[in-house]
Amino acid sequence: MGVIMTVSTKHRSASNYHHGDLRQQLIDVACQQLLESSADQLSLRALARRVGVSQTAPYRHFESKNALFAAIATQGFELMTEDLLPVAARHSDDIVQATVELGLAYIRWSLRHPEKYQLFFDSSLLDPVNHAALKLAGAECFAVLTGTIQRGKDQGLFLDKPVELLAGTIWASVHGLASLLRNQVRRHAEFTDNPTDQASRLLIEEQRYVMTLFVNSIQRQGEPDAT
Amino acid sequence: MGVIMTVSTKHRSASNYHHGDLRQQLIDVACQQLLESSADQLSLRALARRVGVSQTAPYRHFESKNALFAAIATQGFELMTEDLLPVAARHSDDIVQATVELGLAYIRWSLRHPEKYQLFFDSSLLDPVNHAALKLAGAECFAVLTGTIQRGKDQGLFLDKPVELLAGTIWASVHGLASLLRNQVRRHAEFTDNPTDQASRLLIEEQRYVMTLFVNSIQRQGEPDAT
DNA sequence: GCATAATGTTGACAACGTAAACATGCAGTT
DNA sequence: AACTGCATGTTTACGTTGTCAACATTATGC
Repeated sequence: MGVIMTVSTKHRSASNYHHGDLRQQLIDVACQQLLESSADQLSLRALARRVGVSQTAPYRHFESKNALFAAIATQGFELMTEDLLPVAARHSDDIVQATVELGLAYIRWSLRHPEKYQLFFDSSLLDPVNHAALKLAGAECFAVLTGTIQRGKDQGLFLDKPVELLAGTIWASVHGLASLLRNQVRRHAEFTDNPTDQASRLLIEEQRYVMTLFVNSIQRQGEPDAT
Repeated sequence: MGVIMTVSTKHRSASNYHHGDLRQQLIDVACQQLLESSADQLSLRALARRVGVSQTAPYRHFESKNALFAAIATQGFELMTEDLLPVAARHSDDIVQATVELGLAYIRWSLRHPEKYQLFFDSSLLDPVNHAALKLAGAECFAVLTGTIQRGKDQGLFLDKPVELLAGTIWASVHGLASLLRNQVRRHAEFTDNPTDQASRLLIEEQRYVMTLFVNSIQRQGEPDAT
């Protein structure tokens, strides 16, 4: 008899064969996992296990592990862009401050979502992918900064150089800062008397000040002899 | 009969059972491999094969794959320090320029040894290791910059802030720049009309100018009202 | 309603990291 | 010169992984 209890034994919905939202749930669980352990010990199989699907199910949504990482990074850029846009808007009357706030928001975001942030620049994790959507999402995020700085240039606030150069300079600085802080925060925030730890602690405490230094460096200063 | 050439340095002796210099050769071949493909596809077994030893031989020299990466990074920091020290010395009469040149040397080094550089900050590759030697080597490299900036502070050239903060600010900026450039250069140096690529191209072309902006940001400017 | 695409499963394979047990050669003592 | 201990290299083995191929189940558009 017995039965073929095909359909209903344990499952939350009538049928649990089709999961319904596997793709996004894989992304979420992957991020969760990335928070707990480093990226090279994340396995698709473990993810599948944790979600409760067969070990090859993820391949219906991501053609490879790299593609998963690329998807996370892409989504991450989009989230960050969403986070930055209101910041830029809120300070549209003071571009210098807007730039500072953008940088601070960027750093805050990177510390709040380190698992996604690391994927942005960790080419060892998504090297051969070169996915177009990822590049686009990154470019759109960068565009928030570029747009702000362009407005500042229009107002004569910033140096008379290509906007991509100015934005790139700020971007590099902020990215470097976020990168250093992330590494530090990750190590259980144990600050030793090691000078690098010292530096990290100060950079965290004084991030607003440091950010103003960054923005200062691309401001016109002294006599504005435009050309 | 010749024969016992025991002592001299390292003999690649008649027998090839004992390799003689496996540890360093593993490091070298690993770096070579890292240049050719991304880090997560490097396998200890492939390394062993390439060197011509059994697949578990590396474990006599590195307790894990992570330990190999840590060793490479440690050695990398030492090499970089060797590279930076003469630069700082050469410009000891002009600390501002010394700082600029240090930054440029740093960037040049990172672009010349991207496979080592990526290990410095790519915590996904050497996360659980936390090797003391690595931290020390990193701190010593950082000390080159700190020392230079301290001298500049003594001469009243830089802001009146903790030297770790000033050095950290520069370090973050330069690191961020190097990181962005490395990612760009790695992708076959294809510069598209994508604004991020634009920015990268400009940053490469104008790295000296950008570096002076960085250093500018921690210089005392305007009226020097020391305290 | 049915064909078909989308999604999930099972089974398989080669490669990997790494542990254990064993082999070999070098160094220092006697 | 033989003995012994240690560093180094090898063999074998186990469990896990990424990914492919073949198959099962459901959803969807006509």
